[in-house]
Amino acid sequence: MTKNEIADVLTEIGTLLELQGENPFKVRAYQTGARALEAIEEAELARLIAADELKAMKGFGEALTQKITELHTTGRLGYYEKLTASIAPGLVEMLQIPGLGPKKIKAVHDKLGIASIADLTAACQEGRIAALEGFGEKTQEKILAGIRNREAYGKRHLWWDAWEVSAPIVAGLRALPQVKRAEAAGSLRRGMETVGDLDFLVAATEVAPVVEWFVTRPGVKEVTARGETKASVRFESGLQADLRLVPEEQFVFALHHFTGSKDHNVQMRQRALARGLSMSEWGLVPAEGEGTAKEKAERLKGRMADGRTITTEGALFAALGLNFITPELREGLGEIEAAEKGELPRLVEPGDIRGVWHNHTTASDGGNTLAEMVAAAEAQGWEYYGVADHSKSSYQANGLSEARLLKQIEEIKALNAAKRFKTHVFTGTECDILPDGRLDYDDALLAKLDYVVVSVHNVFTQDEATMTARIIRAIEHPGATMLGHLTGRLLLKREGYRVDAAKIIDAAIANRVVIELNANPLRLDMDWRLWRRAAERGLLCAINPDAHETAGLEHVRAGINAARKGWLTKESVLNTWPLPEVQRWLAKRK
DNA sequence: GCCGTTTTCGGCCCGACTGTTTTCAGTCG
Repeated sequence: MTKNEIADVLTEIGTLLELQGENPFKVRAYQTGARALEAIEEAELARLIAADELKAMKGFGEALTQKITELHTTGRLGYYEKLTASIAPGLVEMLQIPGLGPKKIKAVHDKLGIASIADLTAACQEGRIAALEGFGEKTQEKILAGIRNREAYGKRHLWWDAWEVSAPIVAGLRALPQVKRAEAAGSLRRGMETVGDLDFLVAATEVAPVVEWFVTRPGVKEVTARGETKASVRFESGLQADLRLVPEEQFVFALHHFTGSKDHNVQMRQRALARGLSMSEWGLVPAEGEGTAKEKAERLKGRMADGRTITTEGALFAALGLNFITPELREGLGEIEAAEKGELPRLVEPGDIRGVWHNHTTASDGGNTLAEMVAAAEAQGWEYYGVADHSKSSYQANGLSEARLLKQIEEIKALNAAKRFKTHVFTGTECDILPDGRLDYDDALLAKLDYVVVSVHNVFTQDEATMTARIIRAIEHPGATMLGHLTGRLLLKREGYRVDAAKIIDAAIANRVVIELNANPLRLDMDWRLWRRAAERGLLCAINPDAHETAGLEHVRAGINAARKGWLTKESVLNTWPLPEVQRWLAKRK
């Protein structure tokens, strides 16, 4: 079994134990074990197991080491099989219903024999849930509503869509006279490719008018919570948004708290405790002494016990002996260790981008002409711009025949010669990788282009080995400059085709081929989780908007988010290089 | 189940809100 498959089994064991009412810390041990496993390289895991060194790693004790070893060597685990057999699969599914957690699910199962969502629906309709101890009418109604809406409520949202909803709300909050500071936190601020819900954080002189403004936003379908410091709403789209109100002196602590992933926050609090401090959204206070962290924080008014004040996240990290960690890195994936050693990279920024590759025009399936696209690129202030329309086999996308591509090359040459735009235009193509790995144009034609993006657009159903070999053959073609969307995934819509990413990355490095980070908010492919290690080994990245219309150029921003999450510096991103350097690099590849 | 300048047992991050409760458990983030 691969390490990710093993991690999935460990996570599943955690969930099943939770439903059994097991010790929550035992449950957590499986969950943290799964995440720790994901952070290990596949080959390294094999070595650790062979050398019997896994148990020495943090997070893996006797039991997990034994189970991981068994899964890795045999692909099976008796303990897991017994556990799965003992728990109705419908119970796991019930966890998706808002308001239903393991305890309540266990209660309805034990007391009423409910083992599926269908059973649960019937029990609600017959009023049997409301009659249970610890349940009531409201809970029963909430469960029914949750079942009805579970598709919409359980859905995640593209970062881009969530950002478009959140931006006017942040601006509106800041414009309220009572509001001192307002930010959108959560996974949106971390730049995650998908977002579960929105978290707004506000420091205000008065709470009631801000809450009132928030719950009356257009598109709000229901108000699901409304307290002294927090209000929650659900929009028509199913997207949920939380508003949290804090005193101004606590804003920075709350901002950090509601930005970090669970793992990041747990690690930060553990670090604080090791220094005699207790950390929460209210402040960083002495762990010793009377009262809750909130009470201590209120007494200290944002100051440390030694009298220093903390008003920025930078000061907060510094108080724990850390360099500033940018929100995108707060995933609990080694950023705290790097911040401690002063080894955080200087990440690529939007202002570093000097040009983009992989864009379409009306010649294939784009919505704007060549001149319109280049004008938009110039308006972005870019030094260069690459045109890569589809190749002839992409009939569905009006791919260019040889003759039409030759004509486009001439058009672009004329455009550059006329110096109509300050932006230099590169001639390229998004050339189909045919099912057997050959390219869609002959070598002579490819040689006439400045660069070639090679991408898979059909026969997605090949098995992993075939697809991997197909893509590697294309990468090994001397004409290939960069690989388009590694997996072809469409976030929240379609799984990618199956590939061995590690082998493809190795091939790209060996052949000096760039892999793109497709910046379309629906793709963000290759996934940010693969970039850190790949770039360390020398892989070059191109952040490609894959724009089909002028507005699509804006998507570079989503690509930058993903690149930053992947720890990429500007040195690793081809489109931050100045034009002459890019030209030299391209010429050397010929 | 993991872990150890409180070290082989007894802890394990912290708080808000809801609903069902007369003081708190469960859920969520």
